[in-house]
Amino acid sequence: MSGADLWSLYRSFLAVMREGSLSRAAALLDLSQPTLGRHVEALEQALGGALLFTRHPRGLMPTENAHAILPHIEAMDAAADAALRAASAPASSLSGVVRIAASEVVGAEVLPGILAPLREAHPGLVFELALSSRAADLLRRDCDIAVRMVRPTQGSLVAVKAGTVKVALYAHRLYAARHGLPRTPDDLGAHALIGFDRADPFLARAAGALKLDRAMFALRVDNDLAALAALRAGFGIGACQQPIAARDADLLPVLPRVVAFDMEIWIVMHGALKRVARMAAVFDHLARQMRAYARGHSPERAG
Amino acid sequence: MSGADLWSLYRSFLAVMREGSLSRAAALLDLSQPTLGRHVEALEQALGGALLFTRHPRGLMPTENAHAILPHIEAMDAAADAALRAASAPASSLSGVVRIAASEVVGAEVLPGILAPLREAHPGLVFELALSSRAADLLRRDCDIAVRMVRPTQGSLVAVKAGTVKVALYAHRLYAARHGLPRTPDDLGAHALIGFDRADPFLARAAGALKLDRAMFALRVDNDLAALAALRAGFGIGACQQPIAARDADLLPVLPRVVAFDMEIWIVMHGALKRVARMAAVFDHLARQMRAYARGHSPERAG
DNA sequence: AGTCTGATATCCATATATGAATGTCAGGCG
DNA sequence: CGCCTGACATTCATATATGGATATCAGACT
Repeated sequence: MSGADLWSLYRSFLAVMREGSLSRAAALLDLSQPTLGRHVEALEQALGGALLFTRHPRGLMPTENAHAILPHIEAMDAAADAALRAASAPASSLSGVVRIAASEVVGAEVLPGILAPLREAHPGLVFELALSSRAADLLRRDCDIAVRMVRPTQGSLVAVKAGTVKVALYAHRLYAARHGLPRTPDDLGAHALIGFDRADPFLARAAGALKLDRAMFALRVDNDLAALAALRAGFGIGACQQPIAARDADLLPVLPRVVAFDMEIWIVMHGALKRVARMAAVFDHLARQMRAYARGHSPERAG
Repeated sequence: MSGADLWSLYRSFLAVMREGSLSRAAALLDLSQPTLGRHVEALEQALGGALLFTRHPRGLMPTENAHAILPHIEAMDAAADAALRAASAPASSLSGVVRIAASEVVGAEVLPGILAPLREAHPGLVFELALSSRAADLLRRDCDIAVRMVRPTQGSLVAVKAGTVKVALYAHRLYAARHGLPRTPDDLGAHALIGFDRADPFLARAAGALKLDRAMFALRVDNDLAALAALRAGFGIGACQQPIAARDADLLPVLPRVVAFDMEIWIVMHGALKRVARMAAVFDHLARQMRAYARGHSPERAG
């Protein structure tokens, strides 16, 4: 193997880390098990003889050294995927793949209506949505464009603020008919509150301001979409972005002006991607339409 | 070449982009020119037949498609380098390579005194300093640990605030003896001001607050170290971090309490690097010693 | 205890990528 | 005008990585 190309060895290493065995890694890469074994061996030698795996009858156990380089190799993988997306169509054409990261709620409730007309205008466009409750990793190139709720500070990122969206409390008309609505924040304790199991920056702020704690929530979900569904189903009182709630006449504001938080919306991408026509086009479109969304225009009517 | 490993083709592509010709790229990678030619050809085919270079009698001219994927491949390269650093010594040992990004001033005036004792204690440590006036790219893994002046927002980064440092105006005693010192901000216009040619966030703020513009600077340098040297040489009045100026009894404060800005100091690294013993050790050491620096303790006496 | 399973190591014929030498081409320069 | 230079393309013998078959091993299960 001599001084064989380290990069391809990294790729094999990553496959072995993910699959846990040479055989499965071989199947993943469409290579053979002996080849993967040789790659791992060669990599260990190229890295100064460091042991990467302890050979086990049930597979290969990664050592601490393997864990140390893994995040970097994963970053390489994400960048390689990004390169594939960038090369999915000529850079100057308005077609090809664009991967967008956003929160689950934005991805499910807002983006479809925004992206559909763009797709109609440019049928060659292919969208990938990376929806995650936690901020997706633009820095690792896991996506091309991100819809964020905090201003990015990294210098090489291009960011546009699309406006601010109010997050407030709502309840379905049916729930209000059965239980009434609170008149003061202190009344909230007597109601069925839809909360969040995980630490959400906004909800945490809200909970702190209202002196709520987890025990007071009648429904705790680690999924914003499920919480939204529960709100619409009349389960109780929950938080919702104002423009989304405004679409549904059956959702009534709860304690408006008392409980409301401003959430910034930012569209972010790597500055270098401006050279790729479709990336720039999608970025501009997102910035424009998210701005309309923030102003309260329903995305279905936009574009 | 068939479905050969894309990752090694990327590496060849990067070399060709950097060198501008197959022959020089071959020399760089210790391969032959025909091999590089085949790699480029194979990559073009693997990427759906996209043209990456126009063959020119003086070399290969990258197409727009090549420019589109280049930043991603560079990110792969940075990650590969980071992996090499991570593998430069066993993960559990306090030896091996650590790459630190910082501003030129911090790298030249502060870090040496902080790193020296750590190196004495652990002779196996090897430091790489990436000093750059613009924020170095932690997100691209161009370094392992960064000393920053803004709080990072990316979730996967570990950040510790080491305190705040005052940036204020100073002048050398000799300059003061010859020209006196201003008593009010308006007096500044009559003095030799050492300014900065580029856009510096802090200096921009300072200039705005003092109603200075570029034309008023008697010396414009795009290099903080040269500006510091000019200040020490008695050229005129310039900005300097207070703990650095305090070391030199000949540097006199100018308009203290009138012109001063607080600069935050953050130590940042990727969270995953905490697993690597030397990374965690250097991170903790930097956080501790930079905190001492921010409190005014000279790093030479620290540690 | 015996057997079965799923894993890694070993071996050798083969497919494949590689490199040295050579051919080809376009522009610079005397 | 013609040589020289530095580039890419082509060719073919060689070195090298690959894959299939096989051996081996440790634990799970009956």
